[in-house]
Amino acid sequence: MTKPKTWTLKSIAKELGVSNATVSNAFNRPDQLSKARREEILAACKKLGYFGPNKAAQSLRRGTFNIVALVLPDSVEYMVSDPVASSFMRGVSAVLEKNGINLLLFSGNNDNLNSVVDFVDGFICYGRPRNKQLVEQLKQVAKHVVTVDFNIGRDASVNVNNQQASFDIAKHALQKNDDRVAILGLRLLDNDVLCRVYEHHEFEAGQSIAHQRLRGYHQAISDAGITLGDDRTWNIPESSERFASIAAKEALSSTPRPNVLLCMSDLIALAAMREALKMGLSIPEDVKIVGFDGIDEGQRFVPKLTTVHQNSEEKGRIAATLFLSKEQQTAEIDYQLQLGQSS
Amino acid sequence: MTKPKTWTLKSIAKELGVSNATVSNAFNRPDQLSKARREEILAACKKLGYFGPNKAAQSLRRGTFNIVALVLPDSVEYMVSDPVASSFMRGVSAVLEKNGINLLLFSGNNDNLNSVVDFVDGFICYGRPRNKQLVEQLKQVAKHVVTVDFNIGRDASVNVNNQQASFDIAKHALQKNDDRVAILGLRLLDNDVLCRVYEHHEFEAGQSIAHQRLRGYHQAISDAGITLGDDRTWNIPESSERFASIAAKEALSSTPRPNVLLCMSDLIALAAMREALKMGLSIPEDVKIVGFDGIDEGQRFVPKLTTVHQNSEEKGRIAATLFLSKEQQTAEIDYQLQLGQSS
DNA sequence: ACCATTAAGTAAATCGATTAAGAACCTACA
DNA sequence: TGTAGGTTCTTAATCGATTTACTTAATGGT
Repeated sequence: MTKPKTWTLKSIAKELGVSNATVSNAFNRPDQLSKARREEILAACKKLGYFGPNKAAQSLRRGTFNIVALVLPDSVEYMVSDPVASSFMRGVSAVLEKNGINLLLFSGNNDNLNSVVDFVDGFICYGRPRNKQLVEQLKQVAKHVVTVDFNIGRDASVNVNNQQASFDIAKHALQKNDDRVAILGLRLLDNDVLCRVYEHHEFEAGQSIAHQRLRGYHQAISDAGITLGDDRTWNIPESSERFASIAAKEALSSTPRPNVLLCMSDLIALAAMREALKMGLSIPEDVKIVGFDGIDEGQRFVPKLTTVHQNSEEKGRIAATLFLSKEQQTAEIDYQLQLGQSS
Repeated sequence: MTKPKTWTLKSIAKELGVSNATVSNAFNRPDQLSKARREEILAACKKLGYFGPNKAAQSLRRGTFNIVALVLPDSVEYMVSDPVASSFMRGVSAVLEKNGINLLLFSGNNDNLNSVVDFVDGFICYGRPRNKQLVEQLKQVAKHVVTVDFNIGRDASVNVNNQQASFDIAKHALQKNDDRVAILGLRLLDNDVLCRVYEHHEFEAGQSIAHQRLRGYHQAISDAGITLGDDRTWNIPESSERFASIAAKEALSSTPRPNVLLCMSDLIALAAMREALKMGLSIPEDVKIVGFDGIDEGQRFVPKLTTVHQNSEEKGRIAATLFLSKEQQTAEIDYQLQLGQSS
């Protein structure tokens, strides 16, 4: 005579003639009841079709959820389109999956952490989210948070030395005393518009990876004794091939035509190479192009891309591991220059 | 004199000298109290730092969560590596994001829906999950479910006519009365091993997309008056370039050397083309190769890939929309043959 | 002046669990 | 035989909210 359609701890307990606590203990604390009782209860539950305590209720009571939210820099769409971000996610998910923890995707466009804070054990935040309010909220309301590629002075963080890496790669590209440099940047401005950037001085304190990389470039450029023109930097608001191509085309047909292109991502660098070839320029004779990230496609491209390789998947694994350990520390990830034929 | 570190509805109510219900109503049912009271309460909450009702508790009470689980065919890793799956996810997330609903990633390797059923409003299941138990559980315990690329006879589903599409593309490839066909399949067997497949008859009833596509191929092959050899089909257990390359190499160096390669995905077809070129074969003169999916890279490759194009992003959007509408129906998605130079 | 509505707010049950404290019983040792 | 200790199980408070049914006061029509 199975009573309810959907069983609860309470109804099961009543059906079996034992107390709530005993059923709960049967599932959670085997030491609290006799082995015989326990097995009897478990068997009965299985037979009746009760699959164990409701997780939502359990979580409310316990305050733990087995869910971590991955805060993305932008929309979910962006995340799965970008090979670097995808690798990172692969690393994160591998570790979490192994630990039986679920992953909730949280768009960096959201303007309120509120809809998820109460549902998760914490946050892994990949890059500075597009919506700045999120940063403040993370600081204030997150139970636990690991930030990647930027820092909010809380819990743990994972970083690559972007400034040093950019310096290194730019230095490599500028070896031969070239004098016409252009920079194809990431999201340097908040205006969502593909445009040139003029007020360089404003970025010397910026904390996003775009700003960090820009500082590295600037340093290398100035070390090489070159003066960077006022209109030689492009702001590319989102990491898409479309935007990258437009910016590359613009840069390559601007005057004076640059013969060194410092690109803040491989996606951009590849688009730039395609455009350059399409314009009949030869690489690196007419224009040297360097990227950042080290994605597979860059190594397959002809000519092979010169870039900074960072192991994003490893970064993801470290971030997740750090999250689970609840340790409070900052991990710095290695990078390597990958020298191709594009510079 | 702010009392607790972290406010609850109850403590806020006490602090303000009103009842629980009134505070709750202030947030959820404006019509239940005077405008003045409401604004007063909301302002006080803001000042005290109470950001609104705890979502976990709210969900427990209401039974709704604003979270949908995306059940993946395999690990999360696989999902972000596969361009087709990524597009699908892009479509899903775009629609959900617009509706303020969060996405929980659920690996198809999990053996228990249990850890999430109580946390989500339902499931979008992309392809038959690797772990078959999940299918049974979906049928039984899911509040709501939309399946994609397969069917469990519940709620809604989104499908492409894989069999017809495969028939069409195979027919195109076999136009010239070729006689040496090989098939590079997806996951046809459950053994997780890259191997040849012998017992073809077993698949005539299979419901996964791999089986559906195989039926299409078989039909076209038999229509062309060709007899498919007993060892001409490869089982590729996961959609990775590594496996695809190995299988392609094996197929292309098998006797008799096939001059038509029917590949169940573009990823496989591209790997096959690379291997063929590496072996000094010319495409399509020595071997015709066709794929399935219509990913961008296939159109950039030289020679351009001949394939079946399906709009995965659209598929994702439809699946999500169907989920939200709670309608009970089956949507069939269009496909188009994309004729390149590879066949 | 009377009764019927409507508006504003509250008390208490409820969602489905966990867990501290304690009751009842049994064992065993001096 | 008395009591200390150990098992086994139950009672009841609690997590943080929503919502039905109800009280009280104010309004309005005749």
